[in-house]
Amino acid sequence: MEEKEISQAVISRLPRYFRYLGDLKDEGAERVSSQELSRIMKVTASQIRQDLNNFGGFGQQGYGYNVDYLYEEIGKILGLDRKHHLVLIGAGNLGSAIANYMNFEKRGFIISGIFDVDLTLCGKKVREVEVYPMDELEAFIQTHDIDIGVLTIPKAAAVEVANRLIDCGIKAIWNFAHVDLQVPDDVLVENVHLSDSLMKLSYNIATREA
Amino acid sequence: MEEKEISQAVISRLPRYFRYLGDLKDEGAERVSSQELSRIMKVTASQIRQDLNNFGGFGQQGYGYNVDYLYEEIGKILGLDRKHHLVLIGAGNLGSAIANYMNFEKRGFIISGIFDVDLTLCGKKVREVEVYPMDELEAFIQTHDIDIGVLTIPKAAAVEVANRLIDCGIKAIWNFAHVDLQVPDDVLVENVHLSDSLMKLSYNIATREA
DNA sequence: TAGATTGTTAATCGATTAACAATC
DNA sequence: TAGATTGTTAATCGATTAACAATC
Repeated sequence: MEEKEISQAVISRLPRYFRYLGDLKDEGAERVSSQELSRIMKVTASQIRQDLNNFGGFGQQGYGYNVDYLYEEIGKILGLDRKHHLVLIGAGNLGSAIANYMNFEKRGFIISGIFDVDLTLCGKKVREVEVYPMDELEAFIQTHDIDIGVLTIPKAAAVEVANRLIDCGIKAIWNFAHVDLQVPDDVLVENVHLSDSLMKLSYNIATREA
Repeated sequence: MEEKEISQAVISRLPRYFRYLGDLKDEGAERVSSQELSRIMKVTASQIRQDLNNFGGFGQQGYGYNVDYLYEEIGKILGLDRKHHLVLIGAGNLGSAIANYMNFEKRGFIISGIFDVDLTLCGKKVREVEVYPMDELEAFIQTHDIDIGVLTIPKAAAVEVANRLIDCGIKAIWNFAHVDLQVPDDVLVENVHLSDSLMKLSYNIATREA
């Protein structure tokens, strides 16, 4: 599937294409041209065609792209055609928000277990998912075929838990802590740094006013 | 402050510089060279110097950068030297997570009020902040000098509420809903699309395995 | 003064846009 | 066939890296 290396710039646009194609699908659209998509998404038609052609020719000259087919294919490229099993570390508000968000499950991201240092939470459930004590983390991961660890805990704890995850062989971490994790080459980290995002907004406010 | 236009690529690196400088400050470091920072942050020294020089010469030849001073200056560039007043729309888990995260307040982001459609929540408090019914939104914004509206509600509601915010003159929206808001030119939007982030991770998992 | 390190210019690299031949 | 629109090559633009003179 990957002859040449695809740039992260392209990859970060794929979920957005996927989202718009999903909308078109819901509206019952059968086909869409790069020009039409360009207008809706406010990116150049040229970029859309270039981006898609990194992965193969999904369109047809004189016709455009079949919405259902392209949606399906981008889904596959994004790995949404297979199930992912996650553990969530941190049963606070942020962790609960993620556990309660049903759409992740719809896309194949299944939260298998939640872990928290607070023993009074253990045994309780967030939606359908049980909360376990931290010392059961390693055993759980090894017996439940876990792909992704989600860190919704403060930064000091995140560094420590990340190391535990790495030690028991986890290959991907979705990190919400405000820290850059140091991980081996074969471990993937995707960061969601909320405060960075808010600061960007703040910068743009300050700049616009000047 | 802004002679030439600064690219968003540069801006999105500023919070990360700020974070590392904060750490250095906490460790008691007095000075840092671009080379040293380069090693810690894993970006080129050249990029650090280029980025900083967009905003002025903060360093000194033969010495490097004074940590306290540079931290302070980047804070100012990011607009962290002034207070921002926010309203949060959506008192669910995600909204509560943000309301409970004390560090935003430490950086001058003050949550003045929380709004929710669920009337049973109204009158209650999340940390120190009261939850109000949706029909008080406009009046509240106009009487409390609100800069930023934070949308932690589902996508259909987000579009509608965004329009209400725009109509009563809000100039910045921090959007957590999985939708691209259509706003006038003078309204800033910063998106946090969690599912896009998770899909990127999923792509990278699928690709690494191939 | 000698050494270190910035600020900044020039070179390179990569990503975006434009153009158009291929083709449905 | 004529019109539309892709896939793809070439041109442009912008961002990153390298190099080095200025200077602390």
